Amino acid sequence: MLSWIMEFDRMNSAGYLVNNMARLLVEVLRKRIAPLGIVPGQFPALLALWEKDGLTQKELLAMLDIEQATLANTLTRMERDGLIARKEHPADARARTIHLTEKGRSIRESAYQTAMQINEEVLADLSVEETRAFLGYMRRVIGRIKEVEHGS
Amino acid sequence: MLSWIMEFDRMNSAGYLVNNMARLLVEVLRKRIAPLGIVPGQFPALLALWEKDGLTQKELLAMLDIEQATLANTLTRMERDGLIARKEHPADARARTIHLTEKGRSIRESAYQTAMQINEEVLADLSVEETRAFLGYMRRVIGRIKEVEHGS
DNA sequence: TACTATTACATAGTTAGCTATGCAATGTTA
DNA sequence: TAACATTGCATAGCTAACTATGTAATAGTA
Repeated sequence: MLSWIMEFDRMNSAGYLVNNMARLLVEVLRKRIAPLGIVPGQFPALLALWEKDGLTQKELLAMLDIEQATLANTLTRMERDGLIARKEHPADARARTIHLTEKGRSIRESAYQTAMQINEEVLADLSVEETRAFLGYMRRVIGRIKEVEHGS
Repeated sequence: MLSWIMEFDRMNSAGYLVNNMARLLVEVLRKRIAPLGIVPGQFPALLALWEKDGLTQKELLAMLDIEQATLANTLTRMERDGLIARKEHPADARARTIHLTEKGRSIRESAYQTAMQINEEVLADLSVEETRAFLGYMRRVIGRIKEVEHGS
């Protein structure tokens, strides 16, 4: 019943630790990319659009790990923030193609560097070997969760 | 420029991986605890209240890793859901003490077991040694992020 | 004792995730 | 070709995190 018992408990729960780590990381990212005029939720979409511009929402969605409705809302905010523009699709009136604006294109390098820098800083206490193992564990656990999710 | 290059990239970003893992885990937890009438955000507060009931919001806050406003909103939803009741503090009219209802108390064991079960399942592919290392890495990285956050 | 500062908590407004559902355009088929 | 099914995207409504700010009540002090 001493308080360190609970502390111990949380510190040994993968669920607690990963949640805590994710929240801390996203706040670090938020602060560092604020000067670029973007927020963390826009990062994955930007990464994809920097790779290939002019995609439809559906094509973009296939490159990301979020739900369609989440992407639709994120794109609306990105349009509001002047990062992208949506044009009518030449062949399908339901669809719209998504294009980076000059602003969206221009921040590519700094955004990319910022993200790399954060990854580097937060992993600074781990050796190269430990980092490799850590990332590997996360990939394995993610794979396992996806199995668990759909009844393995 | 081939698509596996981007894939490779994301799969080697600690930030991406931890965010993805956290989201997947919270959705598994959400599904599993839904029958108990609780949601993931209520879990940390419940764990703390099961340890010690009748705390003030401030005392509860000190046991958790969220902001005060987040807790206040979570407590409001917990009250709405019949998990807790708030009573006037005997000595301080600003404060209120937080008490588990019978419902809040009764789900303790099943909630605890569910969380333990999920942790076990998602770590099933890792050996005892690997699990120990994985949790250790997360604790070290979390410590590092907290340093990074406040300068240093 | 009357100001002033601090404290405890609540509220407002934003991001970002989710599911469920709506709607218009396109495709399919009887 | 008219009816129905599917598709692409948007919207509604929820949780849960954040910061900033408001509002009483309490505490401290000139």
